[in-house]
Amino acid sequence: VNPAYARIYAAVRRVPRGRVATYGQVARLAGLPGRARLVGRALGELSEGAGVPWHRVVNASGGISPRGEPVSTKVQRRRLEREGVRFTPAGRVLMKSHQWAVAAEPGLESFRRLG
DNA sequence: GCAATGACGCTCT
DNA sequence: CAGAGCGCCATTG
Repeated sequence: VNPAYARIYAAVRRVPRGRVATYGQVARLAGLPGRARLVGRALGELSEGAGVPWHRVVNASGGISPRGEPVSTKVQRRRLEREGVRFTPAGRVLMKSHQWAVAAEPGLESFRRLG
């Protein structure tokens, strides 16, 4: 359908279990900077059996973006908690400790210092 | 073609 | 921390 979707799904699949990424973060990783909305749309077109961990994507403030079926936001939260993700009393993910820090390949620099 | 509508984000009040 | 404003863009009517 939309070739960009494939890139988006690929990016989401990279998010490790127990960590979360923001829509904007995913967009950038997919090579589509500034198109966070497109990420949301892409996830919406997704089907359960696609093997894409859509629940690991939250908005920039760590909240679970509301959508048509209110129940889906509950499902998302439950799945995240099952992976060990903690929430603030306000119902937002503790981004400081769970946001996925893209493992920007350490690079030889940092290894050189260790040895 | 134009206007409205979003699983969004960043800046500035 | 909550809003408002504005940017972004594929879809839909």
